[in-house]
Amino acid sequence: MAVSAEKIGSEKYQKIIQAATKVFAQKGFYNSKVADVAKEANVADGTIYLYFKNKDDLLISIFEESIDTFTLEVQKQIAGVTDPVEKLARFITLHLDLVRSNQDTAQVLQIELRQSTKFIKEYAGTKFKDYLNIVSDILEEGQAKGVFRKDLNSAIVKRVIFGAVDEMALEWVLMKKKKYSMEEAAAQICAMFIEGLRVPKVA
Amino acid sequence: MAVSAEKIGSEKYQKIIQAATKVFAQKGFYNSKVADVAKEANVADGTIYLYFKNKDDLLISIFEESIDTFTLEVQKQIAGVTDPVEKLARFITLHLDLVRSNQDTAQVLQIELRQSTKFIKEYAGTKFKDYLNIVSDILEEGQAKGVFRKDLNSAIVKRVIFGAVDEMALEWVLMKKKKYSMEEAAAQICAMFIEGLRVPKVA
Amino acid sequence: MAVSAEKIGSEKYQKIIQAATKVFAQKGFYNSKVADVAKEANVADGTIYLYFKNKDDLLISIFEESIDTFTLEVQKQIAGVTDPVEKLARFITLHLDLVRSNQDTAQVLQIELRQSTKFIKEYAGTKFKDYLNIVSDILEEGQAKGVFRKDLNSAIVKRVIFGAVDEMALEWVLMKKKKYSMEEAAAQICAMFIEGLRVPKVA
Amino acid sequence: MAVSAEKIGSEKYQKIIQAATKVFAQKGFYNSKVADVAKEANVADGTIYLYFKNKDDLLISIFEESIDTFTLEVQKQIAGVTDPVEKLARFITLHLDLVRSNQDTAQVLQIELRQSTKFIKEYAGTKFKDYLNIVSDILEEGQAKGVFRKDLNSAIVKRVIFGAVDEMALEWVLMKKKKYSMEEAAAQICAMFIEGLRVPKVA
DNA sequence: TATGAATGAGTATTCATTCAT
DNA sequence: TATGAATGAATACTCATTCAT
Repeated sequence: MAVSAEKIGSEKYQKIIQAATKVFAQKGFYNSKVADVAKEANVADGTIYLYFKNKDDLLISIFEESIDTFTLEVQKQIAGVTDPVEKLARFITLHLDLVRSNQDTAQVLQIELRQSTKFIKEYAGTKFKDYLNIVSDILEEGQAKGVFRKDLNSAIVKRVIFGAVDEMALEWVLMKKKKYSMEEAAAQICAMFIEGLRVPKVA
Repeated sequence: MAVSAEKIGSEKYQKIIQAATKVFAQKGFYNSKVADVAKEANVADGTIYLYFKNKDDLLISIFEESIDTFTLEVQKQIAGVTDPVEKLARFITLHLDLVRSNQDTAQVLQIELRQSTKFIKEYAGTKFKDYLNIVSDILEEGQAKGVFRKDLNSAIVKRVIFGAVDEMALEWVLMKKKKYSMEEAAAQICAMFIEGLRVPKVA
Repeated sequence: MAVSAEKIGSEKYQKIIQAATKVFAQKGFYNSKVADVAKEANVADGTIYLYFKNKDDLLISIFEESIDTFTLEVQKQIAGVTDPVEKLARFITLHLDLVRSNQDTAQVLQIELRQSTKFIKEYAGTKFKDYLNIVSDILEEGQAKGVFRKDLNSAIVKRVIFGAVDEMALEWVLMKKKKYSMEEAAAQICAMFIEGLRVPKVA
Repeated sequence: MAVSAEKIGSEKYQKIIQAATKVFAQKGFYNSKVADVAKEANVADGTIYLYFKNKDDLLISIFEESIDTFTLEVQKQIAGVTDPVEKLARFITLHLDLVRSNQDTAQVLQIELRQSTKFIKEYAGTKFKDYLNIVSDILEEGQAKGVFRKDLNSAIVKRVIFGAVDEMALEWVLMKKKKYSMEEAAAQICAMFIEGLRVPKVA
């Protein structure tokens, strides 16, 4: 019944995850049938249950697989950077970039994962927090270095930045005719948070 | 078959909307039975279908009812204000405040409504845009008055601000032990956007 | 609860019967809603239950009303006739004629009344038998007078003749483009039964 | 979704058809629950939907299965016969015989299938016509051979004969205490149509 | 491992009927 | 009498999950 760790790396496990991601993104989790996923993955319905406990587990696994990837990728990209401002900019750019490159996954994460209070309440606390904490770590480092204002609560700010970036990404993914590039969006978000909206006082 | 306009104001219509909001917030839309809503509203199952076309219509109606209320309330509160900075601050504070006073509704809007690509795609374009445009109007007014930076695209900024505020609100609603007050959160969001994260340069 | 005899003659009772006949003929008994009948009759749903015990009673009443009319009409038309051959011809012609003039009623009787074993079993025995017996009476009279063959069982023959005429009528009612007139059909049925199919032996 | 041709021959398909025939004959189509059929067939409710599109499809399938059988059987039995009179006699006898041997099926065809104008209108035109045309073919052959009267329209006569035989069969099936044998009925119907009702003129 | 036929619990919706007005 | 809003029992159909092969 329990899915052994070795299965996770197997080719079929990945094929099913990818199929599920595609199907859930297109039709929504509740409107997707396990049979749809099986068909997309070119396996029999029953095969899915050799790799996943149930339909919910499929969704949770997509979440865990991708949030891990996201976290690792971001951590790698900011590893050598010392300037907290540059780190934050890289986070913002990278998150948008990852969303762009994994639109189906992003849609599943952003929309479908929120579908049920159940998932939010159960999973908000684990791997997702690790990802969010990348942002608060940057902030606290910046505050320690005297670059960022100390009167800001990093627990609040991490949420605010994540919310801003993620909403932007969601909008961008769903928008059919792209009215602006993601690079432009990334630059503006950075500017807004780092410089603020106010017209800079001329020295 | 169509639900007449006069029914919308009726006592029973409101009773059902409120019951549905509560039930959907608690158990999620897809995990709620129409019978649950009926029971909560103290009406028979069939009665719901005298006021709503089907279960989906119930969700959509919650959305339309509340987004209208939100829009009107915010517009009223910023009507007399002239300073765009103050206007933006009021929007942020008010949105958080409305969420706090209508937590069930907020949860349904933020979580359940996003559950389905269908709803997002169909409804993102209408009343929701009106609400978002309150923000872009403030921005453009601020840019015209020379208070806000002109290099920022209001179409992007409105999304960023909304995302930030809404994510914050969602987090706050779902958080069981409140680690900070909403007033504090509101103040920090305002600060971040208006002043930026950087330590102010001492003149 | 019981529907008083005086109601039967009332204008509203007749209006409802007519509406039900029309609606049942168009959509079938099981696919018709009591509300449809009410609408067609321009009365409230509840009003129907002042005149009829329930939906079944509506169907049964249509049957009883019309079979009475049919029986009386046929009896009247053959009253003065003495020749059994002529009587039989009149019955055939008249039945087809009555169907033609009351197509909705005929459809309800022929199709809808057969819909349920329940109705058939309960009602085949009563007023319908009176109608069928018109035919067997004619036959027996003919046999007594030496006009019809005595080796035929009138219990069988009455069914055969009724079945033939009624199937014909059903076909004719349902046929959209009439390929032959009802007069022609009536003449041929008479010929068939009275003369037989064989080529008459030339004396 | 579509039921593949190979399923039609399968054991389970036949088991369900038989169960449905029995249940529909007993309680009527509209008063039968799909669950009743499943129970009678000793399968799960859902299994029915692996073999049939929906409840209507079950009724239609009973019709198609049996009308095919009837048509083939009758064609086989009259194949070698040359005398049209004998052919007609065989048709009449055989139809009654088939009804007697398949009373449940016959009841479903005769009563339940007629219940809905929908079925009649959709299906009257196809396989049923093939069956009816057996009769008109016999008639036309008889007319060509100079055995049957040429003044009779075979389109009318086929209906008349079918109606007569079928009504007879229906009556016989529903009759609890059989007042006459089917052989007797068959003989009388043949006599009536072939010789006519009139007392034969003595040469 | 893999299959996919079979299962049967679960539920939105309909509509005949009632009853307070 | 007449109304029509409210009721709630009834049921076709779906689909996640199982298990014999």
